[in-house]
Amino acid sequence: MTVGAKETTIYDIAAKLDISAATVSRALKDHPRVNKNTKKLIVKTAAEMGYLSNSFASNLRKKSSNIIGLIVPRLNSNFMSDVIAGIEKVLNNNNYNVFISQSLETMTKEISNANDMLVNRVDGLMVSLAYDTTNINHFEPFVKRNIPVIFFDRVFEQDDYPQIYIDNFKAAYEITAHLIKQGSKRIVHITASQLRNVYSDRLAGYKKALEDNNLKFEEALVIINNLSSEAGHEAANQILKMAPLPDAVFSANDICAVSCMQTLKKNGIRLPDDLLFAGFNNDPLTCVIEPNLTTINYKGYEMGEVAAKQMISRLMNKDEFQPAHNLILKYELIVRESSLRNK
Amino acid sequence: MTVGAKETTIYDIAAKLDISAATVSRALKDHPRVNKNTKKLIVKTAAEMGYLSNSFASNLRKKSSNIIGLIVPRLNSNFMSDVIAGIEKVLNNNNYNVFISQSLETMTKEISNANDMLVNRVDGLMVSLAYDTTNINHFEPFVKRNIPVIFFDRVFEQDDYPQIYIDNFKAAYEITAHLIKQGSKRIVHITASQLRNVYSDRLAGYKKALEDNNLKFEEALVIINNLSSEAGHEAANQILKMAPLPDAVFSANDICAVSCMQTLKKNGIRLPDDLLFAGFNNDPLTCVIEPNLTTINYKGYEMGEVAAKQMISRLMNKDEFQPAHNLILKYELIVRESSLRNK
DNA sequence: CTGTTAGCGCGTTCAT
DNA sequence: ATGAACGCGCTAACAG
Repeated sequence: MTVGAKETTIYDIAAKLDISAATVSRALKDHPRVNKNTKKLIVKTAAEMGYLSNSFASNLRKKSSNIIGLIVPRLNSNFMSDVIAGIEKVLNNNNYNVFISQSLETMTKEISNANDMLVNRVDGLMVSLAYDTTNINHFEPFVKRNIPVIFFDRVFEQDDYPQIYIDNFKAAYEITAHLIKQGSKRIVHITASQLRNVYSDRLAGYKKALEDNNLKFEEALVIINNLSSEAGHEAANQILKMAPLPDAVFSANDICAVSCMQTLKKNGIRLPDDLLFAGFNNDPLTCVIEPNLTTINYKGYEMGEVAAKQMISRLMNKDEFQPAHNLILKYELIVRESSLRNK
Repeated sequence: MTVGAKETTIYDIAAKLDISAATVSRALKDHPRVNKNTKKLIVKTAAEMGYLSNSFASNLRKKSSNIIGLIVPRLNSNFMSDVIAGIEKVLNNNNYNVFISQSLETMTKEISNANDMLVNRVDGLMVSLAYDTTNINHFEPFVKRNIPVIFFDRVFEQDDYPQIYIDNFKAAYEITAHLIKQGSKRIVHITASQLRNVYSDRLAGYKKALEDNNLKFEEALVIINNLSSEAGHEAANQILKMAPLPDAVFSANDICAVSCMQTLKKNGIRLPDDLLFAGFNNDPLTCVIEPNLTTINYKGYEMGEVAAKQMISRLMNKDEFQPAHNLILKYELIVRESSLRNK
């Protein structure tokens, strides 16, 4: 085939073999009621002629695309990349392709992405929400069209959609209880937008652990930012101004925890002697920072697989009623030197 | 609109307003030759009726998708995520959507991804190659169909395709020369598949710097692995067995450098006193490891923008002849404590 | 400025 | 097991 040449179609194949396009179409999609030999011949000829199925025509006719949309806040985290790898594997195995986009943590872009997905007629949509998403009206058009929408990790508290996540409340409770057991009494908590379950649940778990251990919750010990590296440095400066100094920090992600630790160290704070530290996510950074950071590990790859399988299951049984149900995955607390009080 | 209900089409709108579908189509795509008022009415009615353009039909008719395919080795690096953000911005601004997939560093998946892109009829393809890709035959079908293919960062030495990258030879030369200037005479170089320009060019730059400084190149000082974190630990063990010990290490990426440093430190090697260190990419890790890692910084976001603009330019002038030309972007050497000999 | 007509390539009836 | 005919929804070509 040369530049500008016409694509070969099933009609070209049909003409060459002096049969009908319908038979070619059936043979190429492995329809049962077609002669073994003619099928073989058709497939062979198609390959020879460099035939390439036109997905537009096929999709138009079938009214489905075999494409699943994926909207995530950002692509550049170890966690998210694992999730995507897991999603891709499962969907590819089921003959679906993935359309990925990032909201860059803004609702505006998330809405725009969702509309793109709609126009591109995805068969299903998987979403992890941006920081500032206040409502999910932009996903209603999917529901109305019976296109499954599944939330993972950053979900929305609403029964209409299936959701996959971990028990952030319990994980935060455990991590806080651990810090308390190590002797901490004034624990700073750094977190992000309380619109997101992952952060509000962690804050709630932190509060409950304090309460269960007869420690008073202090608003002044909660720092809310965007959990970026820069925010971690600023948080350190805020902490340095606290009088008296707190005796522990629990950050809702590792990146922020690490940069916070760095700035504190630069200012002469000894870790973990002066201050215990804990993060969340088990980012590779946690094993590089000194002291190594205590954190919560949960497997993104598995979350991706589970979410994708859920999607496949819904697509396979579209006619049946699909009650939205939530899947809660496992996590583990990994204790490292940053949260161990030296004797 | 309710579940299962038929989508409204331009014919529905036309019927309701008692005009032709052609006019509706023109109005919705903002065609110039259509009455201001009817246009306004059509747009309003379309919105009211919940009209959604059917991209399959449109694409089928136009023989173009406004989708650009993107194949990268992995999504989970800071660098690649920046590249993607840059690409997305430029392409979205030009009304293109992005179809992302990762090859996971294998040629097999890269080929499979390319075929998916072909079937999904992308208008253009942007690629950064996997480790073990030995040829680029899988991109020829694109060229034959006059679909632009652009390589970035991990490019292929072939004139047919435009390529965007940095001068890896020069960067490696500078970093090696810097280590030599600090007094190093036996420098280990850790790198990956020599099939990829980014690694073969860096090795070549390293060799040239040795030569220009009258240092003998030793095959035994070159470690080839996959530059993963695990590979870094193993490389450290290899280095520990070298007698005498080398006096510097230049790793072709930061991740591998950092884990290598960690294992060396655990084994009692003092950095930078016993061994100088340098990496490549300016990953956030470089500022966390102690001592902070000397590295090469080059901006992924900019590379993404440049590559995407190149793509847009080619798509805009498809009829004209487009000579493949290469764009070489800037980089900078960032010297940190890991490569500074203490006096 | 607007309408008529045709066809993009495929999958799916309903025949035989 | 195969074929004829239609239509998915849209846009481009041609008229007027």
